Amino acid sequence: MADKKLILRFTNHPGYNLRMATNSAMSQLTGILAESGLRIVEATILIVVYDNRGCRQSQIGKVLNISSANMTPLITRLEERGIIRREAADGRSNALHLTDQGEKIVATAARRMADFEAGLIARVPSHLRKPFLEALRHLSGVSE
Amino acid sequence: MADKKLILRFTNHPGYNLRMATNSAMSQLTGILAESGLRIVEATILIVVYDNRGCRQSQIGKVLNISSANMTPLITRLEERGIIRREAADGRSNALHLTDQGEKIVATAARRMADFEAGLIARVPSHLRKPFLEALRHLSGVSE
DNA sequence: GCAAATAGCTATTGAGCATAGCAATTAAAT
DNA sequence: ATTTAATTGCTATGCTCAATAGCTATTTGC
Repeated sequence: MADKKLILRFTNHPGYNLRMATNSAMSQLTGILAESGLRIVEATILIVVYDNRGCRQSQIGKVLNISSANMTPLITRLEERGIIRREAADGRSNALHLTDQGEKIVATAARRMADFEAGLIARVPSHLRKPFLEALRHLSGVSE
Repeated sequence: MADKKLILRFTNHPGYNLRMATNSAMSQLTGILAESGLRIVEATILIVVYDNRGCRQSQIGKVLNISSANMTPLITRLEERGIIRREAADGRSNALHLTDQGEKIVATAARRMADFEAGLIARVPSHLRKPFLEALRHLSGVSE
Protein backbone atom coordinates (compact mmCIF):
# COMPACT_ATOMS: atom_id res chain seq x y z
CA MET A 1 0.00 0.00 0.00
CA ALA A 2 2.69 2.40 1.00
CA ASP A 3 4.45 2.01 -2.31
CA LYS A 4 1.45 1.56 -4.58
CA LYS A 5 0.75 4.41 -6.93
CA LEU A 6 -2.23 6.51 -6.04
CA ILE A 7 -5.21 7.00 -8.27
CA LEU A 8 -5.49 10.69 -9.10
CA ARG A 9 -8.76 11.43 -10.80
CA PHE A 10 -7.87 15.08 -11.26
CA THR A 11 -5.10 14.73 -13.77
CA ASN A 12 -7.35 15.38 -16.71
CA HIS A 13 -9.46 18.09 -15.17
CA PRO A 14 -8.97 21.60 -16.47
CA GLY A 15 -9.30 23.27 -13.07
CA TYR A 16 -6.71 21.08 -11.45
CA ASN A 17 -4.24 21.49 -14.27
CA LEU A 18 -4.88 25.20 -14.27
CA ARG A 19 -3.97 25.34 -10.62
CA MET A 20 -0.88 23.19 -11.05
CA ALA A 21 0.32 25.17 -14.05
CA THR A 22 -0.16 28.47 -12.26
CA ASN A 23 1.60 27.23 -9.12
CA SER A 24 4.58 26.11 -11.09
CA ALA A 25 4.76 29.24 -13.21
CA MET A 26 4.25 31.65 -10.34
CA SER A 27 6.83 30.10 -8.07
CA GLN A 28 9.28 30.31 -10.94
CA LEU A 29 8.40 33.96 -11.51
CA THR A 30 8.71 34.67 -7.80
CA GLY A 31 12.29 33.46 -7.94
CA ILE A 32 13.07 35.50 -11.03
CA LEU A 33 11.67 38.72 -9.62
CA ALA A 34 13.41 38.16 -6.31
CA GLU A 35 16.59 39.02 -8.21
CA SER A 36 15.09 42.46 -8.62
CA GLY A 37 14.02 42.53 -5.00
CA LEU A 38 10.38 42.55 -6.04
CA ARG A 39 7.39 40.36 -5.46
CA ILE A 40 5.00 39.55 -8.27
CA VAL A 41 2.35 42.07 -7.21
CA GLU A 42 4.95 44.75 -6.78
CA ALA A 43 6.49 44.21 -10.18
CA THR A 44 3.06 44.12 -11.77
CA ILE A 45 2.09 47.42 -10.18
CA LEU A 46 5.40 49.03 -11.12
CA ILE A 47 5.08 48.04 -14.76
CA VAL A 48 1.64 49.58 -14.89
CA VAL A 49 3.10 52.80 -13.47
CA TYR A 50 5.97 52.54 -15.94
CA ASP A 51 3.50 52.38 -18.83
CA ASN A 52 1.14 54.95 -17.33
CA ARG A 53 3.10 57.70 -15.62
CA GLY A 54 1.05 59.68 -13.17
CA CYS A 55 -1.78 57.19 -13.02
CA ARG A 56 -3.82 57.02 -9.87
CA GLN A 57 -3.36 54.49 -7.12
CA SER A 58 -7.05 53.69 -7.35
CA GLN A 59 -6.86 53.06 -11.10
CA ILE A 60 -4.19 50.46 -10.59
CA GLY A 61 -6.22 48.78 -7.92
CA LYS A 62 -9.12 48.56 -10.34
CA VAL A 63 -7.30 47.02 -13.28
CA LEU A 64 -5.31 44.62 -11.12
CA ASN A 65 -8.15 43.72 -8.79
CA ILE A 66 -6.42 44.94 -5.68
CA SER A 67 -8.58 46.60 -3.07
CA SER A 68 -7.61 50.05 -1.86
CA ALA A 69 -7.01 48.55 1.58
CA ASN A 70 -4.37 46.27 0.11
CA MET A 71 -2.95 48.91 -2.23
CA THR A 72 -2.01 51.21 0.60
CA PRO A 73 0.69 49.09 2.28
CA LEU A 74 1.97 47.94 -1.12
CA ILE A 75 2.51 51.48 -2.37
CA THR A 76 3.80 52.63 0.99
CA ARG A 77 6.46 49.95 0.93
CA LEU A 78 7.52 50.83 -2.62
CA GLU A 79 7.67 54.48 -1.60
CA GLU A 80 9.75 53.74 1.48
CA ARG A 81 12.20 51.88 -0.68
CA GLY A 82 12.56 54.87 -2.96
CA ILE A 83 11.12 53.17 -6.03
CA ILE A 84 7.92 55.09 -6.39
CA ARG A 85 6.71 58.54 -5.54
CA ARG A 86 3.22 59.57 -4.47
CA GLU A 87 2.07 62.97 -5.64
CA ALA A 88 -1.20 64.43 -4.46
CA ALA A 89 -3.34 64.82 -7.58
CA ASP A 90 -6.30 66.27 -5.81
CA GLY A 91 -7.24 66.17 -2.19
CA ARG A 92 -7.95 62.46 -2.24
CA SER A 93 -6.02 60.92 -5.13
CA ASN A 94 -2.40 59.93 -5.38
CA ALA A 95 -0.69 60.13 -8.74
CA LEU A 96 2.14 57.65 -8.95
CA HIS A 97 5.55 58.22 -10.52
CA LEU A 98 8.75 56.22 -10.61
CA THR A 99 11.87 57.65 -9.05
CA ASP A 100 15.12 57.56 -11.02
CA GLN A 101 16.14 54.49 -9.10
CA GLY A 102 12.69 53.04 -9.71
CA GLU A 103 13.06 53.51 -13.46
CA LYS A 104 16.14 51.31 -13.50
CA ILE A 105 14.69 48.65 -11.27
CA VAL A 106 11.48 48.44 -13.26
CA ALA A 107 13.25 48.35 -16.61
CA THR A 108 15.23 45.35 -15.44
CA ALA A 109 12.26 43.65 -13.83
CA ALA A 110 10.17 44.17 -16.95
CA ARG A 111 12.84 42.56 -19.07
CA ARG A 112 13.05 39.62 -16.70
CA MET A 113 9.31 39.27 -16.73
CA ALA A 114 9.20 39.35 -20.52
CA ASP A 115 11.88 36.66 -20.63
CA PHE A 116 9.83 34.60 -18.22
CA GLU A 117 6.72 34.92 -20.34
CA ALA A 118 8.66 33.92 -23.42
CA GLY A 119 10.08 30.91 -21.63
CA LEU A 120 6.66 29.95 -20.41
CA ILE A 121 4.98 29.91 -23.77
CA ALA A 122 8.01 28.15 -25.19
CA ARG A 123 7.09 25.15 -23.07
CA VAL A 124 3.87 24.81 -25.07
CA PRO A 125 4.26 23.14 -28.48
CA SER A 126 3.99 25.84 -31.08
CA HIS A 127 0.85 24.54 -32.77
CA LEU A 128 -0.99 24.72 -29.44
CA ARG A 129 -0.03 28.25 -28.53
CA LYS A 130 -2.72 30.17 -30.33
CA PRO A 131 -5.66 28.04 -29.19
CA PHE A 132 -4.19 27.90 -25.72
CA LEU A 133 -4.00 31.67 -25.35
CA GLU A 134 -7.43 32.11 -26.81
CA ALA A 135 -8.93 29.55 -24.43
CA LEU A 136 -7.16 31.17 -21.51
CA ARG A 137 -8.67 34.50 -22.36
CA HIS A 138 -12.10 32.95 -22.20
CA LEU A 139 -11.40 31.75 -18.68
CA SER A 140 -9.60 34.82 -17.39
CA GLY A 141 -12.42 37.09 -18.44
CA VAL A 142 -10.14 39.40 -20.42
CA SER A 143 -12.04 38.80 -23.62
CA GLU A 144 -15.45 39.44 -22.09
CA MET B 1 -5.53 61.26 -16.52
CA ALA B 2 -7.78 59.95 -13.82
CA ASP B 3 -10.31 58.75 -16.34
CA LYS B 4 -7.97 57.69 -19.14
CA LYS B 5 -7.75 53.99 -19.73
CA LEU B 6 -4.54 52.40 -18.59
CA ILE B 7 -2.17 50.57 -20.86
CA LEU B 8 -1.91 46.98 -19.70
CA ARG B 9 0.89 45.21 -21.48
CA PHE B 10 0.10 41.93 -19.75
CA THR B 11 -3.20 41.19 -21.35
CA ASN B 12 -1.70 38.95 -23.99
CA HIS B 13 0.87 37.28 -21.81
CA PRO B 14 0.30 33.63 -20.96
CA GLY B 15 1.51 33.92 -17.36
CA TYR B 16 -0.76 36.80 -16.56
CA ASN B 17 -3.79 35.18 -18.13
CA LEU B 18 -2.96 31.95 -16.39
CA ARG B 19 -2.98 33.76 -13.08
CA MET B 20 -6.22 35.58 -13.83
CA ALA B 21 -7.95 32.44 -15.04
CA THR B 22 -6.88 30.50 -11.97
CA ASN B 23 -7.97 33.27 -9.62
CA SER B 24 -11.39 33.39 -11.14
CA ALA B 25 -11.83 29.62 -11.27
CA MET B 26 -10.51 29.00 -7.78
CA SER B 27 -12.62 31.63 -6.09
CA GLN B 28 -15.63 30.10 -7.77
CA LEU B 29 -14.63 26.64 -6.59
CA THR B 30 -14.02 27.97 -3.09
CA GLY B 31 -17.61 29.12 -2.97
CA ILE B 32 -18.93 25.83 -4.28
CA LEU B 33 -16.99 23.72 -1.79
CA ALA B 34 -17.95 26.00 1.07
CA GLU B 35 -21.41 24.46 0.71
CA SER B 36 -19.76 21.20 1.78
CA GLY B 37 -17.87 22.98 4.55
CA LEU B 38 -14.59 22.23 2.82
CA ARG B 39 -11.74 24.25 1.41
CA ILE B 40 -10.16 23.32 -1.89
CA VAL B 41 -7.12 21.62 -0.36
CA GLU B 42 -9.30 19.68 2.02
CA ALA B 43 -11.65 18.44 -0.69
CA THR B 44 -8.69 17.50 -2.87
CA ILE B 45 -7.10 15.48 -0.09
CA LEU B 46 -10.38 13.80 0.77
CA ILE B 47 -11.03 12.73 -2.80
CA VAL B 48 -7.58 11.15 -2.95
CA VAL B 49 -8.40 9.23 0.23
CA TYR B 50 -11.78 8.30 -1.24
CA ASP B 51 -10.08 6.80 -4.29
CA ASN B 52 -7.21 5.27 -2.32
CA ARG B 53 -8.47 3.93 1.00
CA GLY B 54 -5.73 3.42 3.53
CA CYS B 55 -3.16 5.47 1.67
CA ARG B 56 -0.46 7.16 3.68
CA GLN B 57 -0.50 10.75 4.73
CA SER B 58 2.96 11.15 3.24
CA GLN B 59 1.85 9.73 -0.11
CA ILE B 60 -0.85 12.36 -0.38
CA GLY B 61 1.60 15.06 0.47
CA LYS B 62 3.82 13.87 -2.35
CA VAL B 63 1.22 13.74 -5.11
CA LEU B 64 -0.41 16.99 -4.09
CA ASN B 65 2.82 18.85 -3.31
CA ILE B 66 1.95 19.53 0.28
CA SER B 67 4.79 19.40 2.76
CA SER B 68 4.47 17.13 5.76
CA ALA B 69 4.55 20.23 7.96
CA ASN B 70 1.45 21.50 6.24
CA MET B 71 -0.24 18.10 6.00
CA THR B 72 -0.28 17.68 9.75
CA PRO B 73 -2.68 20.47 10.69
CA LEU B 74 -4.82 19.76 7.62
CA ILE B 75 -5.33 16.11 8.54
CA THR B 76 -5.71 16.95 12.21
CA ARG B 77 -8.52 19.33 11.41
CA LEU B 78 -10.30 16.78 9.23
CA GLU B 79 -9.91 14.21 11.98
CA GLU B 80 -11.28 16.55 14.62
CA ARG B 81 -14.32 17.12 12.48
CA GLY B 82 -14.94 13.41 12.22
CA ILE B 83 -14.41 13.20 8.49
CA ILE B 84 -11.20 11.21 8.40
CA ARG B 85 -9.53 8.65 10.61
CA ARG B 86 -5.80 8.19 11.15
CA GLU B 87 -4.64 4.62 11.68
CA ALA B 88 -1.04 3.84 12.59
CA ALA B 89 0.34 1.78 9.72
CA ASP B 90 3.77 1.35 11.15
CA GLY B 91 5.56 3.30 13.81
CA ARG B 92 5.83 6.40 11.72
CA SER B 93 3.15 6.26 9.01
CA ASN B 94 -0.52 7.12 9.20
CA ALA B 95 -2.96 5.25 6.98
CA LEU B 96 -5.98 7.40 6.20
CA HIS B 97 -9.59 6.28 6.05
CA LEU B 98 -12.89 8.09 5.70
CA THR B 99 -15.43 7.85 8.47
CA ASP B 100 -19.05 7.05 7.61
CA GLN B 101 -19.87 10.72 7.85
CA GLY B 102 -16.78 11.48 5.76
CA GLU B 103 -17.99 9.15 3.01
CA LYS B 104 -21.15 11.15 2.58
CA ILE B 105 -19.45 14.51 2.70
CA VAL B 106 -16.84 13.51 0.16
CA ALA B 107 -19.35 11.94 -2.22
CA THR B 108 -21.25 15.21 -2.32
CA ALA B 109 -18.13 17.35 -2.58
CA ALA B 110 -16.77 15.18 -5.40
CA ARG B 111 -20.00 15.61 -7.34
CA ARG B 112 -19.89 19.34 -6.84
CA MET B 113 -16.30 19.43 -7.94
CA ALA B 114 -17.06 17.42 -11.06
CA ASP B 115 -19.88 19.82 -11.90
CA PHE B 116 -17.52 22.71 -11.44
CA GLU B 117 -14.95 21.18 -13.78
CA ALA B 118 -17.63 20.57 -16.37
CA GLY B 119 -18.81 24.14 -16.09
CA LEU B 120 -15.29 25.42 -16.37
CA ILE B 121 -14.43 23.64 -19.58
CA ALA B 122 -17.82 24.61 -20.93
CA ARG B 123 -16.65 28.22 -20.91
CA VAL B 124 -14.03 27.33 -23.49
CA PRO B 125 -15.31 27.07 -27.08
CA SER B 126 -15.46 23.39 -27.94
CA HIS B 127 -12.90 23.49 -30.73
CA LEU B 128 -10.33 24.91 -28.31
CA ARG B 129 -10.80 22.39 -25.54
CA LYS B 130 -8.50 19.66 -26.68
CA PRO B 131 -5.50 21.86 -27.50
CA PHE B 132 -6.13 23.85 -24.34
CA LEU B 133 -5.97 20.82 -22.08
CA GLU B 134 -2.96 19.47 -23.86
CA ALA B 135 -1.13 22.77 -23.55
CA LEU B 136 -2.05 22.98 -19.88
CA ARG B 137 -0.58 19.59 -19.23
CA HIS B 138 2.70 20.78 -20.69
CA LEU B 139 2.76 23.63 -18.22
CA SER B 140 1.52 21.77 -15.18
CA GLY B 141 4.15 19.10 -15.56
CA VAL B 142 1.62 16.27 -15.55
CA SER B 143 2.67 15.07 -18.97
CA GLU B 144 6.37 15.04 -18.15
C1' DG C 1 -25.78 73.32 0.88
C1' DC C 2 -26.15 68.55 1.47
C1' DA C 3 -26.08 63.66 0.30
C1' DA C 4 -23.58 60.35 -2.16
C1' DA C 5 -19.67 58.66 -4.16
C1' DT C 6 -14.67 58.43 -4.34
C1' DA C 7 -9.94 57.82 -2.47
C1' DG C 8 -7.02 56.49 0.79
C1' DC C 9 -5.87 54.75 5.37
C1' DT C 10 -5.62 51.49 9.69
C1' DA C 11 -6.25 47.25 11.71
C1' DT C 12 -7.24 42.62 11.62
C1' DT C 13 -8.15 38.09 9.79
C1' DG C 14 -7.63 33.80 7.24
C1' DA C 15 -5.84 30.78 3.60
C1' DG C 16 -1.97 28.88 1.58
C1' DC C 17 2.67 27.96 1.45
C1' DA C 18 7.57 27.71 3.16
C1' DT C 19 11.23 26.94 6.54
C1' DA C 20 13.72 25.25 10.54
C1' DG C 21 14.13 22.10 13.78
C1' DC C 22 12.69 18.03 16.65
C1' DA C 23 11.47 13.06 17.84
C1' DA C 24 10.60 8.56 16.55
C1' DT C 25 10.94 4.77 13.50
C1' DT C 26 12.62 2.13 9.77
C1' DA C 27 16.01 0.92 6.20
C1' DA C 28 20.67 0.58 4.53
C1' DA C 29 25.72 0.02 4.91
C1' DT C 30 29.65 -1.75 6.68
C1' DA D 1 25.05 -6.15 14.84
C1' DT D 2 25.88 -1.64 15.18
C1' DT D 3 26.13 2.59 13.18
C1' DT D 4 24.37 5.68 9.72
C1' DA D 5 21.00 7.55 6.79
C1' DA D 6 16.39 8.25 5.26
C1' DT D 7 11.41 8.55 6.28
C1' DT D 8 7.35 10.13 8.66
C1' DG D 9 5.11 13.13 11.29
C1' DC D 10 5.04 16.95 14.41
C1' DT D 11 5.50 21.99 16.42
C1' DA D 12 6.39 26.59 15.74
C1' DT D 13 6.86 30.39 13.03
C1' DG D 14 6.80 33.66 9.32
C1' DC D 15 5.54 35.40 4.70
C1' DT D 16 2.42 36.61 0.84
C1' DC D 17 -1.77 37.64 -0.74
C1' DA D 18 -6.53 38.60 -0.28
C1' DA D 19 -10.71 40.08 2.32
C1' DT D 20 -13.28 42.72 5.72
C1' DA D 21 -14.82 46.41 8.75
C1' DG D 22 -14.48 50.89 9.91
C1' DC D 23 -12.53 55.48 9.60
C1' DT D 24 -11.33 60.39 7.56
C1' DA D 25 -11.20 63.59 3.97
C1' DT D 26 -12.41 65.23 -0.45
C1' DT D 27 -15.10 65.80 -4.45
C1' DT D 28 -19.29 65.56 -7.16
C1' DG D 29 -24.21 65.88 -8.23
C1' DC D 30 -28.60 67.39 -7.23
